[in-house]
Amino acid sequence: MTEDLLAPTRARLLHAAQELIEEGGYGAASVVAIAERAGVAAGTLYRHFSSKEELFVELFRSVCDREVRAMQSAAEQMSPEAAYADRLETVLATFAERAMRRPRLAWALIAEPVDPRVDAERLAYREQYAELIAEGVRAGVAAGQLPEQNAELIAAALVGGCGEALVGPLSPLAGTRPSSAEVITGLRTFVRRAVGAG
Amino acid sequence: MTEDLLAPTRARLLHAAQELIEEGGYGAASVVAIAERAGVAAGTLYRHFSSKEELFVELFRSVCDREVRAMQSAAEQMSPEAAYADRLETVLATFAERAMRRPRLAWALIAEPVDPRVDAERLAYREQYAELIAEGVRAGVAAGQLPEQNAELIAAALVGGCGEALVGPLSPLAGTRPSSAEVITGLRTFVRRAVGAG
DNA sequence: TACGATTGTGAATCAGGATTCACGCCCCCG
DNA sequence: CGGGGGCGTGAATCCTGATTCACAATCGTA
Repeated sequence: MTEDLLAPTRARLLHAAQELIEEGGYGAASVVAIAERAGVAAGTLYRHFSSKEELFVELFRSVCDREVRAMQSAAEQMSPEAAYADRLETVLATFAERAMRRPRLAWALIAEPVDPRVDAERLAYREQYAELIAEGVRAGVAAGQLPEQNAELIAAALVGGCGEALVGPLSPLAGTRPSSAEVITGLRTFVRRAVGAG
Repeated sequence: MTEDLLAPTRARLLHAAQELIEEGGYGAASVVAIAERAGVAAGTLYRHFSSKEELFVELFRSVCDREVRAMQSAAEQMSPEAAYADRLETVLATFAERAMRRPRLAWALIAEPVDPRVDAERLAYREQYAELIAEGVRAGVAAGQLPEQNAELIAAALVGGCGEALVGPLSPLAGTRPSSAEVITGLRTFVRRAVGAG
């Protein structure tokens, strides 16, 4: 109903918040900054969201959904007889590529602490990420393509490992920045080996 | 000089801060809370540190130094002819065991965002952690014990992977908590495989 | 013992950021 | 054309937490 009329400003606020988080994390996304970037006054935010937290939760959900969908569809587009190691490689490479394109945002989604309500969302999505990968690992083990292993643990380690390799040493404006391709290649090897597919 | 007389309260403040961070992260370590736990008034903190930030930096340094030393000495205590994969396994197992004993603290040291000045410290120590591991990987490759690989990337992924596997799925009071031994075992396998030592 | 330095106190002050609110504007329905 | 409702404004207000400061208490030393 009113949703359509609401959309423009509402959407602009969400978009502004995402941009700010991408640039400087949650800390940079103050109500005033968000409103300013969206071209409205601070008070306007409260016409569309009951609180800043609510805005964050909504943003969080939409971004995470998009990521999970991207990883899933990457896996689904592979040939049905692709080896499980290849599937896992692809899923995590998708994760990594997308995270790398938006390292600060990725960090905010995966790890950066926030208000408890937003954090609760994170927990749910983190499980989705890890579950997606754990499933692949279990399937690979069941099919005899991968050695026996603690699938949940490995899945967490893979998500964390890729995340750290991406946002950790790279995000601060430290020394030589490896190219994206180089990192992705390295991570593919990492994933393949970590699941025992040499 | 005065250092000796200063020590008691100063040390108590540092200790209190560490405890609070261990329990609830930086957020829980407010000046009032730290002072209260140390059994002094808030203002007293400023007799010993020029700011809260300074206290954090000092705490950060001392804890990180201890960790790095523990990992190093674990490696040094191994027989000189131990395989590099075993060395890496040991170093990371040490890291993991210690992190697991204090997951919240580990998280605070490795990843939790803080004021820029403290964050600068983190950067330095993070490099020490990763460098320690990268060195081992490079040595293993040079000795022909490990396959060719991007040592820095793998080191970061290992630190991140172990960190996530430890604090990520475990710290929130989620479902079934795997035992510490189980996690360490899983991580040893993970490390060994990730560096290509089957 | 008197004095200055060092510590400790905790209420007051400050600062940054979220939230509210009294006030216009405009559009749509009657 | 008049009135109500949704939208936007931005200064005022509130909250939370760091920092200051005027005032003891204590201790070492002259």
